[in-house]
Amino acid sequence: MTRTSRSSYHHGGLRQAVLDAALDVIAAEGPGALSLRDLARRAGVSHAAPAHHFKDRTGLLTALATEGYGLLAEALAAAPELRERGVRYVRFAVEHPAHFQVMFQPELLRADDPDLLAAKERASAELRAGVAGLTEVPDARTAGIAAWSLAHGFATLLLTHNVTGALGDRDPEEYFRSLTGLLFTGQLPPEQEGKRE
Amino acid sequence: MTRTSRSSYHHGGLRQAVLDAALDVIAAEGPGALSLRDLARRAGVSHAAPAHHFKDRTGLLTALATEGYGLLAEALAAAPELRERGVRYVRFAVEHPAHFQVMFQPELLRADDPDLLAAKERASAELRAGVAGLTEVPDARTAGIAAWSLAHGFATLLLTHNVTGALGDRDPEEYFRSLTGLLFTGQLPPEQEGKRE
DNA sequence: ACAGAATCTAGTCACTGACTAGATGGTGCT
DNA sequence: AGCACCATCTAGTCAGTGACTAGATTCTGT
Repeated sequence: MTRTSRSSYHHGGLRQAVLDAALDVIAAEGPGALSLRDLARRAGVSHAAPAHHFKDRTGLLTALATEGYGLLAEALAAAPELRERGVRYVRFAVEHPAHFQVMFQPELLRADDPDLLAAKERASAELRAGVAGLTEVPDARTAGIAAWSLAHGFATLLLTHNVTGALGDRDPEEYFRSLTGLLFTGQLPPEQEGKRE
Repeated sequence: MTRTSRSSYHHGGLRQAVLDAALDVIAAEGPGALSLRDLARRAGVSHAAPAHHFKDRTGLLTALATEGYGLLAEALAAAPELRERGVRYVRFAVEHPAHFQVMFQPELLRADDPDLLAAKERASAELRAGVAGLTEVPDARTAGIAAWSLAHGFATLLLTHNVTGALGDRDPEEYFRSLTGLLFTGQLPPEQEGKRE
């Protein structure tokens, strides 16, 4: 614990402590079970302390989503090509289920928050970059939506326990790789490299 | 209003009235904004009346999800082949966003509710039936997960306003049809109408 | 007609989010 | 060194909520 056992009036890292505790609660019981008072209790501060960092419940969730988009952008940035980007997307959802959940429930968030928008845009740029080099497909934009839909759908079904049966004991990422093999398959002559936009 | 203006002690159709009101609230503000007391107010009954139909909040949401799976099974049953089943899936999400949302948030539901499980199984069977006739693909099970992921992902991104830009003013269903063209591509004989079993 | 079941009312409890005023202590300015 | 500022935190309050209880009213089958 990095708890600074100082005078104990100022907590020191309350903001991050509350965010981290929130992740645990959400991963275990969903965003609906979030209670600012409970989080305050866990951090050992009074019930109104978190309000200074996140104005209200929505503010807390918006901060979480912002953090999530940042992590996603970071995860995607390192990937070399489209399929690997998809795999990273799925991995992100598996490793950060609470972030993922909150990011895609807009009614929980302050949609016009500037930090949120900026982080979202960074992640979005990474997604677009993934299909930029795609030449085997007529319309890159549509192909991007298809790839995103496939990855997002699989990730969502995974987190909601809707594919555990089909998965067996296989690794989700590996399974997803086999799914990507069914997208854009054998459609155009594979050597068509010429771009025409 | 089908309100039977009888003695006004018994509401008559309280169960369905509460379910319908809940759909409005969820579609507008998400499941988190649901309040049994508010629903009771809307129906003009005391704050504890809904508890007799749905034991608690979770019970209400479970009933909604059950209704949703029933509607989905119904919608899918009529579709002739896989691509059309996907389109119906997306259409279901667009036409019943509240149901769709609740169905895929397991932490809101009583997962072991027998009615829910039965309805889910009926919808699941329809999904499986969609890929049963797929012979152009090596592993029908995996192909089914791919198709489901694509449809589910697109539907989710649609409802969370993440593809409105790419969509422009095109009809979502029509756009989704073009996405399906990228899965298992170029291998479906367009006139394959032959049914088996 | 009547008994029992289903449906609804009314009251209560602990808990929550949002809000307020004020205490505390660190920071930078002079 | 002194001092004013300000972010952080405490403490108290309010209306609204879910869950629970006991009891009233109406419907149903016999």
